Amino acid sequence: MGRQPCCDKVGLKRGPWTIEEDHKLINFILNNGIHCWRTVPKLAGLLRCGKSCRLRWINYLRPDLKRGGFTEKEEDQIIQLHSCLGNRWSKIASHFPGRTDNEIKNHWNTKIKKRLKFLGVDPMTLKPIEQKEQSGDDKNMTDQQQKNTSKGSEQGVENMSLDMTKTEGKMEENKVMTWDDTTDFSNYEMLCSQLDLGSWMSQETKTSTTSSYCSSSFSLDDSSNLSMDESSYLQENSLQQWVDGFDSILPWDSFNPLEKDFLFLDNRQ
DNA sequence: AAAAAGCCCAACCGCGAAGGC
DNA sequence: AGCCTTCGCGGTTGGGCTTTT
Repeated sequence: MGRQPCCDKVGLKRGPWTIEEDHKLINFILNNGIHCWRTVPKLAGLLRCGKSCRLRWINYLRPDLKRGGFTEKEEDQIIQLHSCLGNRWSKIASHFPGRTDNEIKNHWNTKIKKRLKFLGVDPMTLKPIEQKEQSGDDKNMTDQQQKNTSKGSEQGVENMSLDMTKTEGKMEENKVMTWDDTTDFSNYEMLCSQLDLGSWMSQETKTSTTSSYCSSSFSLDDSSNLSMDESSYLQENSLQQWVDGFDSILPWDSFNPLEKDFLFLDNRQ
């Protein structure tokens, strides 16, 4: 016998969430908090499993989510953290308030990984890819990538990780580099300097009290757990406090379609 | 203009960990 | 101690959108 499913899936809805479902879930959580995900869909009147509700809330509906693309600095941080933590996306995400592990994972898989490969750097180790491996990888490259590589085209360059226009700005001012298939990235330090990870690291240690990313004393367990924090807020029924706390940083504009669901908060005051 | 290919990301799946009984 | 339930994580998928041919 295999493991029992997390929920009775008969009659449960799957696939993309509708606005109406989002409204129900938001209303329920803001009114009642989260005590047990399994009971959330029932109590909220949703034909979803608890797992699906949790995912939807964490990855999309949480009011403190930061929307929009990743900044250059964030990308640098992700690369650095990934080199330390590997695919522990939740740990990595804990260093980015407002970002989800899923979002970071997707960004890594769709953008950063490809770009690092393009630069001849192994995304997993941040070390130069052996020529053999590289040629092996080339076999797996898409036609488009091959085209980009072979012609060192404007487009290929544009598509490269960390956006070369950004990266160039970070390079030593007197070094003018051209990015084409002849560029040698076998020097790892060189890449790091291009990414300006060093200066970022020093900045971070100055500005962040929780950052000790890659030092020998780095602890995998020291990250603050956002979801736990949120959950404890909710469990204390400090709804208003929770909302107020986020109020100053919320991208509420992006929540326009859901606006009316939050009106009840004003009415309470 | 239409078809094909590629890209992106929300959502799902399955597993392990944690906690309660 | 062992079983069961729930949660959280990481890997993967599928479909919509965009770009290319």
